[in-house]
Amino acid sequence: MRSDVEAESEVAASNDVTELKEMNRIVGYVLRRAQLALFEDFARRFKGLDLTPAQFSTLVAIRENPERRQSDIAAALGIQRPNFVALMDNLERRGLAERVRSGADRRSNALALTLAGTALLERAMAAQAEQEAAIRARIGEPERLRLIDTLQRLTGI
Amino acid sequence: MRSDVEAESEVAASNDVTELKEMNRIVGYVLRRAQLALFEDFARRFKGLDLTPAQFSTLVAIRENPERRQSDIAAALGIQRPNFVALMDNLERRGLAERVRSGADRRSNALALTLAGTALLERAMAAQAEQEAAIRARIGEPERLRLIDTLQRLTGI
DNA sequence: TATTGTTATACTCTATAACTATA
DNA sequence: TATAGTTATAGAGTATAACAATA
Repeated sequence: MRSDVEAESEVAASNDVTELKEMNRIVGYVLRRAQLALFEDFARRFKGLDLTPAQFSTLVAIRENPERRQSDIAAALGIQRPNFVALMDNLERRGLAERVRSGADRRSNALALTLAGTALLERAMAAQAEQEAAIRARIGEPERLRLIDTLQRLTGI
Repeated sequence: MRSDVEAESEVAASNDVTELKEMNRIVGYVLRRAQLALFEDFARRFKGLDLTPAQFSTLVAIRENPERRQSDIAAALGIQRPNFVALMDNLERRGLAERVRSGADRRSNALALTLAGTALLERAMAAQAEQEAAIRARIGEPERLRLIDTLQRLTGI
């Protein structure tokens, strides 16, 4: 025999709460919601650093690939070349990164971090490490590594 | 002793390819790239149906929560009320969903699918099932279920 | 006085065409 | 003729303030 609690929760499910059971079985939807949550968390943590995810990833990519061409960095990050111009303008205006006309091919810019850019990136990496730690606390390190691996396999879809 | 191939690939790694090893250790970045890949895949599969992810999720949510208020559906999907108006205008203009002034509270709209909306959603669910199948083929069903679970835990960050 | 749906608006992100300077 | 960086621009998505109708 069914308890009153069960009957009540059934009524609640069908009358009070807006259910999204179907959408929550779809990887694309759940992935989108998780991504938005992580971006909001990122925004909170990076408030004082004044860096967007795109700006942060650009600094990281430049440090890991010093002297590489502007187009190559943009392409690696999946940013359209035209849209990357304003982003670099901003980083350069703030003295975080610089464009140097390449001697070999004077059409291209070799990108590099400034000392200030390196210093800010140091603080940004620390803030990012805190997000990773929060994720680790929530799902555990093995699951965090597994998640990264699974998502990378999914990216080739 | 190192082979020529190993030496060559090392040179390539440090000189030819733009590396993103650091970013690829960050959950937020990998998640973002996977999300974009899935949205592109969605766009390909839904080309003929002319439904964006937001429109698709709206149809699904209305079917699962018939007669619910417009604001409740929007809130459940994480869409701002003002932005939901144009989305519903579009679905209504195409005869897929309808707004009915509620008798109980005449400020609110009760949303429902039309027959055409139900029929289109049928086809859309089939297209979506194909994406899930593609994901399943790529990472396996246990990992797909585990991914959904992990992402949902991450969403509460 | 508060809430639902709506309008207006602004801001960010993203995509494409076309220019310039170099090659 | 092609490429790197740039400009201009348009479209989508998203966020906030304020209004009319209703509670």
